[in-house]
Amino acid sequence: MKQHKPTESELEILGILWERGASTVREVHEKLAETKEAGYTTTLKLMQIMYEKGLLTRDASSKTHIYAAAVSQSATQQQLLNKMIDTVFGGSATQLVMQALGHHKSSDEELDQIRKYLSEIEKQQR
Amino acid sequence: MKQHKPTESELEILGILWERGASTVREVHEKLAETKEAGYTTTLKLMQIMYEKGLLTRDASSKTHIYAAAVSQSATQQQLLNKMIDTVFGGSATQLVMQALGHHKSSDEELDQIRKYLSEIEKQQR
DNA sequence: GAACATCTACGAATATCTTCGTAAACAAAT
DNA sequence: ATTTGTTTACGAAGATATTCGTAGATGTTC
Repeated sequence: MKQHKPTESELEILGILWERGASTVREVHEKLAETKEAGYTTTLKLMQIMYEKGLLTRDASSKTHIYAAAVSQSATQQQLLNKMIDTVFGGSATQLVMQALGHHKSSDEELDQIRKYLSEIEKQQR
Repeated sequence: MKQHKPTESELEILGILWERGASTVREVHEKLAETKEAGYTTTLKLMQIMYEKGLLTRDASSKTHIYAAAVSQSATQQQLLNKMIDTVFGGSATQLVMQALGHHKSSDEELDQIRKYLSEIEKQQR
């Protein structure tokens, strides 16, 4: 059972729901409007479609429905990463990692966190 | 001067051109056909559109035109990474890096390579 | 309960992406 | 020079994604 691939707009909405947790259309729309120009019914329609696709769940017990992401953030991340590594990074996860590290300010703490993670991976692979 | 965002199909073609270097439509199509079902004119049309968008250059001096990527692989990688970090990883490049490392087999050499890279970053930030 | 605001449902218009058929240009082979 | 094969150009159909207007339901306020 493979997850329907979210479109660009759908990803934005998923991102908001992952961050905020279950939310109304209004709340999602408000958040969305901070960075994007769009009518309320546009957001509504999108979320309804996502519900039909199985990307969202919803609680319709009260008049104002409450939506939540039906797909996990990490599974979605993995799906997109795989695709990206494959098409844009010539299959090399290492390349992706270095590119990502190179152009984003990372604190020393974060770098340490990554080092620790590297060690664990090495341990497990033995 | 921001680069037009490549679509899914366009990325596949760019990927091939980055790997092979300048190529004819026929060559790209052949490569594409290994993984995908598509008619020749479909590939042709796509590449023509990409040329118009400025994603490809072409040498039309001989009858069989020769296309090349007009956008660099690393710039495109960065563009897509940024977007992805923003929408899917809640803004954290570190999260992306760890997710990428966790689910892809990496050789010890690659892990070392990443460690070396981490040190360099730390040096530079001082 | 009338006026007003907010919500969902629906359908359709618009935009964008993808696919491919057909025709014309050109080159090579017979 | 006719046939055969390969190429580009063009247009249009088909598929998918995005946007929004309108109507009806529900709730809120006066």
